[in-house]
Amino acid sequence: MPRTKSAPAEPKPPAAHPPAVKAAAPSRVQMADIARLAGVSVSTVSRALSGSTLVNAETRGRIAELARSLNYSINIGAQNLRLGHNNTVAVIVPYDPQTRQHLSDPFFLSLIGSVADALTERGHDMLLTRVDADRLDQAAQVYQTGRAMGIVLVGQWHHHDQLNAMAVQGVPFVVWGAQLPQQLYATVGGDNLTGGLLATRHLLAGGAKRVLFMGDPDLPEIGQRQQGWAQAHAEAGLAAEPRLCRAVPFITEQIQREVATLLRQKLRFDAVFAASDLMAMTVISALRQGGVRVPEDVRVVGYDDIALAEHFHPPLSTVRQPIADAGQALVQSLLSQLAGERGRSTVLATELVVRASSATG
Amino acid sequence: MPRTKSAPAEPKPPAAHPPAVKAAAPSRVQMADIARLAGVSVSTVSRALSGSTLVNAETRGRIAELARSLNYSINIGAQNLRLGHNNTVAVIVPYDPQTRQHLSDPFFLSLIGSVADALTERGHDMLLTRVDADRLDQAAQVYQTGRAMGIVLVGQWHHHDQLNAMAVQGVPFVVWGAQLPQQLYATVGGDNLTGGLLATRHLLAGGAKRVLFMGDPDLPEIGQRQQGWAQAHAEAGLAAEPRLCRAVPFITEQIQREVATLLRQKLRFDAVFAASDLMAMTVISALRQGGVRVPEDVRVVGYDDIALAEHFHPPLSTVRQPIADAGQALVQSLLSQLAGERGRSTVLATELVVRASSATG
DNA sequence: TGGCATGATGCAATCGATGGCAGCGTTGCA
DNA sequence: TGCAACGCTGCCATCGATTGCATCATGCCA
Repeated sequence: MPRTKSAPAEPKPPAAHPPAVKAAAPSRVQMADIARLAGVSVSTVSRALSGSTLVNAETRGRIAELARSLNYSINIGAQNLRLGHNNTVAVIVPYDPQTRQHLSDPFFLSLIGSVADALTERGHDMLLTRVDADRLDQAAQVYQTGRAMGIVLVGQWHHHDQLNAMAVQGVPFVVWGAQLPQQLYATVGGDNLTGGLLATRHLLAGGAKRVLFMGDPDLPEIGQRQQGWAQAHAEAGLAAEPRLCRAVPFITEQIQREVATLLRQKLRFDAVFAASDLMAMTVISALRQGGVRVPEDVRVVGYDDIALAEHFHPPLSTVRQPIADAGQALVQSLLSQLAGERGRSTVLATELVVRASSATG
Repeated sequence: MPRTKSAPAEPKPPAAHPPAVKAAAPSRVQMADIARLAGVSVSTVSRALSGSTLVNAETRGRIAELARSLNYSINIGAQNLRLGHNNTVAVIVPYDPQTRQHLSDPFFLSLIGSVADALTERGHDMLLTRVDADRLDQAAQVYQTGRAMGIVLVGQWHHHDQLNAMAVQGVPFVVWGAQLPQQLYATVGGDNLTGGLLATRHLLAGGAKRVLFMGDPDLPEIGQRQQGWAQAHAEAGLAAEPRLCRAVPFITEQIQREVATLLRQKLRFDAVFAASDLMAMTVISALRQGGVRVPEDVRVVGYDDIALAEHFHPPLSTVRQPIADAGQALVQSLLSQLAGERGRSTVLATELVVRASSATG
């Protein structure tokens, strides 16, 4: 059999430089196959599948039909390479190498879900990655390797300066969190100051005299909530006693230990403002173990309004963060950066939700 | 200036067919740039960066240094294309178009986290995608477009036959869920029958006479838990009254309504086995609203042992699913399929965790 | 009947990286 | 002096798609 290009049945002559590893068994169908079967060139197939009017309508239909029947779909990798595009967004969550624990707070998991929805809506893919909180520079890698067109950072990141460095490098990214001075990157976050203010005002208005703040103020978001706590005291003409501000990280055991310590030390308090619902729930559970009733003895307000807050016992008062909006805002901010605009930071309104855990008398 | 190849400073002549869209401003550094700066060919750079001993050690070092200083990283897309590889795994979660709600159960979110950990450990990337539960065939797309090397399906999927069809097409994937007869694909899941058995035995052993089962047995996993429930009754010489089996979907409002209905109808029961912790918590909350005490009047056992179960009030008895193992097993199963082995299904052991919500007297 | 616009298609360069083979200079041995 | 061996590099084809331009057949008009 003479070696003619037009003989469709003829197996390809061995490539000059065959790859060392063989491809998966029934090697994937590709444009060339369709072209051969349709008796046209690859160019025509490409144009036909992209709906170009340069291709005769009849031919276009035939090719489309053939592609469908072969269950063909174009190789996105090759397409991206050629087009220089990429519609994948990386969502990166921190992993704390100290505690070896990754993100588990339902709030952040919901936030990720919300980002996923916003991305899907716009036809983007989402690459979910975990990196050591200390090796934040690794995050930029997913951009530099061309794996993603941009990055959404979710979670608690201490490293303000590393983020600034990334921004200087020109990596397109948005961070969920608090807005800070001297910040070269865009953030989207709740209005933490107002949130803290609302929660504390509510507790003070209900007659609380000694409101405990629990949370790690080193984290920018938590710090702002604590400022709200302090400011509410100032408004009421009270001094926010520093001992009432308890810096506890989001680790179950430490929270339990902290509550136990508080009870043992007999530091008096009649209300708690916890920096997250998860923390509030753990605190309530620990208080209950210590024989303290909520809300009769101590009133509690959490933060986030996760789904379970409503079904907790007692149903948890909390500051709601607008999760659905959060995903939209993050994605919006990132996309506008990619469109060449200067990334804008957004502060989302927060709202106090009063339930039984902070009921008075 | 004559156009010589060796003049490194000379700007590239305009490409014959310049792309319509300009690349982002400071066009990314690539191998060719490094090659130019190092005064070697692209091949050498490629080999040097991959650590090939074919390249002189000194040259290799120089190139590596240059690459580092330029903050260069290989374009993964191009590399994948050339190598025919791909180390991305897609994790797909169902999106229920009826209720327009996506996955929000903390158990599944943790499961995704667990899969993420297992993948990261092995150096794989994770693409998180949401697809309509009805358009499951879309899932295969991420494989056919070459976006991912394989798929992990997480969540409740009714469509056994669609999954079989995907398996026939040769798409490599694993499903979290129950093992079914006539199944052509691999599954990884908890031992739901035993789980249901343990929970119900525990309740019966504690003196319960009428154990309600709550959950939608149409879902294979839940169906097996319900069988465990029935079997435990049989063991104890009791009949599992059909009216005590309540088919409720995982939707907060419906669960609340169901409990309200039960209380109104005065259908007597002294224990509840709920098909998930989330459902158990909602049920407890609804019972409490109806004036029923847990565990004094009704004892409750959930399923999953999510993080909050321990801190709920009362602390929730539950059947623990081994989440960390789950991620490992799913990834392991997928990778062995990709290595050419027949995908093996795994059933993970479940364990009863007794807490206060099912305490007797 | 010649000339030209028009529509449909193919050719070949290109995206960024990889790797087989050939080529180069040097050295060692006969 | 001749030639093979060796170490290092560069050339070029290749992965699967896209697209500007050339080409070719047709039809229409003068």
